[in-house]
Amino acid sequence: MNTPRPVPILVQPPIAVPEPCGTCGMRSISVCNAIDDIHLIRLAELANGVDVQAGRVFITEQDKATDFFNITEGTVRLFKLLPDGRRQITGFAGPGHFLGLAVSANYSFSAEAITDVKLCRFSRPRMRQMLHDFPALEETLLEVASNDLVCAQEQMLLLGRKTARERLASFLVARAHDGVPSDMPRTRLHLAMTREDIADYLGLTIETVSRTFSKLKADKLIAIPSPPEIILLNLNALQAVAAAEK
Amino acid sequence: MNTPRPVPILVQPPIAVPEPCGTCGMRSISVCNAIDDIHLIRLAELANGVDVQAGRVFITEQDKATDFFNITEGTVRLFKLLPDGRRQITGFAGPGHFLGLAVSANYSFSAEAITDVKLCRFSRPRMRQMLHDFPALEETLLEVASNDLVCAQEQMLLLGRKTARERLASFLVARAHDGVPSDMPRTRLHLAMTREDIADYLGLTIETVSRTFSKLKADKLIAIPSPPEIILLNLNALQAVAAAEK
DNA sequence: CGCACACTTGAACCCCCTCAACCCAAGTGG
DNA sequence: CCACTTGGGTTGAGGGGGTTCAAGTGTGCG
Repeated sequence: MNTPRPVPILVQPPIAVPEPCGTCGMRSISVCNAIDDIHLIRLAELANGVDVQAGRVFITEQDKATDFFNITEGTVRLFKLLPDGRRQITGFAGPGHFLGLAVSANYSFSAEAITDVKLCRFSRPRMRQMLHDFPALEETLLEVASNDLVCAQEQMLLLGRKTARERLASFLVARAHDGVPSDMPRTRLHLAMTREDIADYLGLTIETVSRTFSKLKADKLIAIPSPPEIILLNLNALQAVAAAEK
Repeated sequence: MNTPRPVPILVQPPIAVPEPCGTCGMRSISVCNAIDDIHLIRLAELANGVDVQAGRVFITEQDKATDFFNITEGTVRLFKLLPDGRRQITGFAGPGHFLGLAVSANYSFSAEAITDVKLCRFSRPRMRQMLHDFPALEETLLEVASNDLVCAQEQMLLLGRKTARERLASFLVARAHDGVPSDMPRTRLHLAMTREDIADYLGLTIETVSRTFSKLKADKLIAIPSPPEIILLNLNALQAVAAAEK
């Protein structure tokens, strides 16, 4: 993890890495960081920058899984559907997030852009080759998958055993810590997702989400200047509610 | 996956692989299968056979994560607790299942033996070394983790959006397919777990589980000679209920 | 026999869902 | 400029699926 990157022998930095990877701002936080500059050239050759409009579904459950994706900009909702339209959002993915880890030949979930999204696409066969050639990349992916798994288990606890109030608190606390150093949580949130997304993520209805937000507001735990903005007035108290401490 | 194992050069089989790995009956279905015989010697050196009595907790959430485990016999429940005792079982693990993938320094869940359990223990630092030395092992672990992730997402859909009846049907269908070829599902189940375990796995109460089983029995979808035995009388219908088709 | 334990069944309740109305801000077009 | 629409959000009233509380059934085992 903190092992210093070995200096390439016989090659003088800086190395000209082709677009798009050479200038990708997300590299430092994404899986691509597992690769050093000289090998990044190969990665760049098979990466494929894609723009996705807000609202577009770019991964459809059951479709043949042809690609991996790495989000570089924007927010995405990942979800599964039941035949009658009931939806469960299994997660939100932002910059640096890696998608498409399914082992099976078909995607096991759908992905839809919430905002306009930029992402990096890799064909699966080529990605497999890369994984084979660069164990460090595979190691990073294993860490990513393990981490996703821990989050999924936490979400199972939420969906199976927490009350609506605890779910909302958990959601807000998670958003506060998302993508920032753990000792510097946000207190102002700009939620990219709608109330309906939140409901489908937390296993509730849109009305319950709205009512519970109102309750939290009445209890002075949050303020809602204008939705999608939420201010966390008492993060400690929210954390206590989220953890179901008495 | 189905790539033939390369014949070791200069070494005549059979190779004497030390206990316990050499004779481990689980090898063919476990992660250890990623390693060929000559390297299995090294794996055996750091493997550690352990017996766990039914009811014993052998992984405790929050404890320092010192080991990985590979179950070779018996059934285990994996769970998370809330401070007031609410429990969410995140999964059941049987022979061949690999435990302890958490990236963090601490376990993110607890594990408790349901039946008497035999398992194989690896210290994390040594395991890391093995992973580094044998990319094939890492690749297998990534597949395992990806697969677990898919299951976790399916379970989120269940917990967030399915009715009690749909949850029980899903559970039974999953059990029917567990550990057998996909075209040969079981119709007789010997459930190792109690009603309470099932309830905590499906996000319900024990009473709802019992009542819903009774309903399924009244509808001639299952028979219950004596609990823990369950006979699936109409697997297709159960599958339809599980998938929420109409 | 009697105790323990897992499971089942019944009755009352409640948290969240359903259905419905309403608010509000941002278009859109005459 | 204003009427109308549209989409997201809020709030209210009533109902229901699952929980809670409680009693009862079965089964193994000392």
